[in-house]
Amino acid sequence: MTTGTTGIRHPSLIAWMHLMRVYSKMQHHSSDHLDDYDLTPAQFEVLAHLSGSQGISQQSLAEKLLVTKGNVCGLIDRMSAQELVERRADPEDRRSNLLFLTGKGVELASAVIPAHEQYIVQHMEALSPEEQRTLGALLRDLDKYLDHH
Amino acid sequence: MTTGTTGIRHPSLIAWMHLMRVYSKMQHHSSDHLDDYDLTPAQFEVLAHLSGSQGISQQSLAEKLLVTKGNVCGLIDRMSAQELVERRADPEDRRSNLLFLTGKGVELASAVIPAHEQYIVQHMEALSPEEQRTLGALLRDLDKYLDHH
DNA sequence: TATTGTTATACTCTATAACTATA
DNA sequence: TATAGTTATAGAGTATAACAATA
Repeated sequence: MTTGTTGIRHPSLIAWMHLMRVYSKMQHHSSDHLDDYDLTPAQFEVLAHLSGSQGISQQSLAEKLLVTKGNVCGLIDRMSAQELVERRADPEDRRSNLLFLTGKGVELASAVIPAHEQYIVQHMEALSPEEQRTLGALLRDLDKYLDHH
Repeated sequence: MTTGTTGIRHPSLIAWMHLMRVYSKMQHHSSDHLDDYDLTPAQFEVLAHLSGSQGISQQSLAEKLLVTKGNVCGLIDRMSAQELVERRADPEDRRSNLLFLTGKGVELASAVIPAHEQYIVQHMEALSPEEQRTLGALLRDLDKYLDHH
């Protein structure tokens, strides 16, 4: 972004610049935090997604994470080596694996997710609850819009 | 995020979830766009930062990009191999390099940055100019807050 | 034919840490 | 001593593309 000395910029560029910075700073700090649990941000996302919907396929997870199925394969390889996740055969489609958290995975998720949420809540305290709702609503609209554009 | 079946969530968690999604989707699409110019997102950021302030040191660039000086060194290695950027000795501190765009770098920046900005403006059209300003103001406040927390 | 998952390949980004040269 | 940059190492994440098994 940073168009240098340009005085006037489109409001959307300003919004995007700050969005990128907020994202980077939050990810940066939060990845320190995830280090305590030996999780990378991508692995945390897997944990969080599976926590919400166990038994999905690798393909389905790939779509949610916006990465390829090849990536998910490697990600699950690493996480199942750590015994956080397991693949189970899908009785209805023998091509497919269904993904589940192990006991250890559930335990880790139940520790790291609340801690992570608390971390986010704390860092968003710069904004009032009302502002947080406004921000959420604007970003939700943008999020939905980006699905068709 | 995705706390699964939980009904009530803190407004900041909703905002953060959508912020992550918006960021991911925008980056994903925009990285296709940058591919046309043979640029990675990180390289684009270098181009954009140098466009705004030529003659900064590698250390200073590292701080702006929120990465280590070792990363910047490799990044500049790759970009100077492509003749987009050059290192010049700092006459006032012989430890330091000052970074400049080459003619080719300036040319590329002057093509890719406006195209990229146009891309962002288009994708933010989901929101009215007024909403974009509101979003920008909220994210700016959050951005500043995160510098001290 | 199309889809799920796997594998092979390659590259970028990233961090850490030790090193050199300057300050 | 401290700082700027370099280098070596290592690992994760990512994409692409070809492949096998199954639908």
